[in-house]
Amino acid sequence: MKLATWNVNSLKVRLPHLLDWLAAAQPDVACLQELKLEDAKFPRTELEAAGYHAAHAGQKTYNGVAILARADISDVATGIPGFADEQKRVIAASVGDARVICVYCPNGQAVGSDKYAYKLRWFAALRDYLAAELSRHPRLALLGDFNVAPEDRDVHDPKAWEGQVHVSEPERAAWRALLELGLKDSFRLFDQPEKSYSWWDYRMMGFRRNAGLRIDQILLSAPLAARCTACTIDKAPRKLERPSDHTPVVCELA
DNA sequence: ATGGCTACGATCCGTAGA
Repeated sequence: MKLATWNVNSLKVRLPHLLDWLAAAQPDVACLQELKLEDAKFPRTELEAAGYHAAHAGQKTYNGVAILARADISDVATGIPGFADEQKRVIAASVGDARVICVYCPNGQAVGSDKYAYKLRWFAALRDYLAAELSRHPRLALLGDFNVAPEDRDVHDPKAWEGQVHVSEPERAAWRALLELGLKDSFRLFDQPEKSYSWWDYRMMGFRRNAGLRIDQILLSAPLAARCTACTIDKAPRKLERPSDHTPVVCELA
């Protein structure tokens, strides 16, 4: 079973890239972030024609998440229970024997800003939600754009980024708190090329210079981590005309 | 040089992303 996550940065603009990529990569489950469209405008017909069921939580202009799956999707839940939030950042669903949770974690804008405080509150709420979900669903996969580069090796220029949003110690601690629930960063279960990133700035020829961050991740509970045989970053979609600034991350489960 | 792109919804610029 192949699981993927991709921040598409506008599903409307990226639909052709997404359809091409689904056909080429053939994931069984694909978690999408930053749909930037209302549910009424979700391209259900096109995705069904491509062989995917979908559960989605969208909003106009900002945020928006979806889970696509070849198999049936059940027990869909949106948001974080008990955490009131207008922003559509979380959707969970059961696919086969796994619980899949797709997240678009807050950006945080700048350390010390209101959005940064929201980001840390949001991560704390996510942690509590996951603790409860893990007790009900031992086979759990958490996929998404975490907007945190967990270690300096996930940052193209750690010195330039030191203390900045996405790498600050409170954000990294919030990210590590998810691992402390027993989740594994599937990418780090395997030897990986140095300077592996999942996002590159549109400006300054970020992709060509490989000036990126590894902020998109697939975290697996222990039973799923034990079945994981590979985790890779697929840079192909980032090379296309008018790409998303993120590229897909894919893991394979036996 | 503290910018530099892209998407969006509003107009012909501001907000947001990371």
